[in-house]
Amino acid sequence: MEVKIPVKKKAKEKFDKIIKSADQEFYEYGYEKASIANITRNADVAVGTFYLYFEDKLSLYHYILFDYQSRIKNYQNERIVGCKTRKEKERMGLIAWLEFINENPHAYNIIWQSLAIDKTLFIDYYSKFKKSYEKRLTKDGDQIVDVNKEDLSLMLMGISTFLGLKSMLNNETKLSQEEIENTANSIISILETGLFKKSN
Amino acid sequence: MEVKIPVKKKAKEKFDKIIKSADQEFYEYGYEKASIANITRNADVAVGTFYLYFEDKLSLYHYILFDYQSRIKNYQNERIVGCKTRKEKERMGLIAWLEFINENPHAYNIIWQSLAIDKTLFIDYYSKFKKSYEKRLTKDGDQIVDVNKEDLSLMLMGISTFLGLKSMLNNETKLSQEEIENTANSIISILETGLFKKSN
DNA sequence: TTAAAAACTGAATGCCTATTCATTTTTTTG
DNA sequence: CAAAAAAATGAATAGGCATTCAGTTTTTAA
Repeated sequence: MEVKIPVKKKAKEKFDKIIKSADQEFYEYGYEKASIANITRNADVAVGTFYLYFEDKLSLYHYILFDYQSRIKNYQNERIVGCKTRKEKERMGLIAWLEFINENPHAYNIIWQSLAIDKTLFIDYYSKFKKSYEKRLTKDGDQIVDVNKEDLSLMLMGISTFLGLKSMLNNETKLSQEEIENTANSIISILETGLFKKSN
Repeated sequence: MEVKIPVKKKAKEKFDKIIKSADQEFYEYGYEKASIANITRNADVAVGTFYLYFEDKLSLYHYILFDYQSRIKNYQNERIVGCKTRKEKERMGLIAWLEFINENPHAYNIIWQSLAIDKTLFIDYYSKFKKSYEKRLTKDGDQIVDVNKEDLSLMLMGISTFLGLKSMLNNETKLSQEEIENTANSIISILETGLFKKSN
């Protein structure tokens, strides 16, 4: 999985164009049907240039996948800064995720393809998220009920992930900022006071 | 997407062997790299026989995908029968899902591939689940707090789906029945009394 | 039993693409 | 400026597989 990110300005621009073109190609055709010839053509670069930067097609995918992960983490961290309580962090984390998906509608496609391309990539991707979530929940352990942190991490990741599907399931209509916040507020309110009416 | 399911006993056996072999092949190599030659060889059937039953490779995948969906729905319905309250239905639904995944570890692989193969399949698959969930939550609306049913469906689907990943993320170790029930109980307890300690 | 219909077979066809590397172009260095 | 080094090019190679269909085998029905 070798990737040589060029430092020179001109070369870095080519590299970035390849990444952008590949993101589109993987989204549109899927990893296996995506062709290097197409990717390079749309990036205005020769096929051979691609192999200066990437060992092979899989390295390119690997780079893009974990670039999504780091961009997601960075974006969430930026948004969470300043949140005092775990509750507020969960709310902002969810909002940040929904915003990110709004701006990066290819994300699900790229990320979930990993399961078919190479399951170890998929496992690696989600294990990292889970581990980091577990750590943060443990740190705020005094603010939440006593529950298995692994189960809780998976639960919260699942909630975000599936709410992020809403736009895709509704003809790719982008969510408004208001919808995003309403959704997050609903979810947090359920996590706060429960889902079931007390009479039951 | 034409599929001719044979009725004659012998032919039905061949059909079933093709499905079983294809499930393994799609799991192991992914849809695009899966080869009809391999699938038929492992099913002890000639390549041409495959095309008696299936219009093409995509029809085969389509059949398998929605066969998973119907098996999942059937299994959950069987397990939920007899549950009186929405709370108990949610608990049993989650247990049923985790049991199903324990017995069908290929499921995530097959289902999530749809996003790369043909996004409309993915959307169709999850829209059906969501719609049916929304309907049932609406029916039991008097037992749950007032909240957008679409968001709630997605939330609950996300919870199940991601808890079902636990075994995959832990080296494919099967969950014991006890773990399954403990997990379900933890989740229901959070949905019942909330996640955050009341002092916050 | 036998002729027609149905089921099955697998070699051959046609088409697609990742990667290499000899050559050319651009940049750097003294 | 000239020569060496680095970067970029894209045609050619080697290898892949879904689908078809002419021929064979099995089943059905009279």
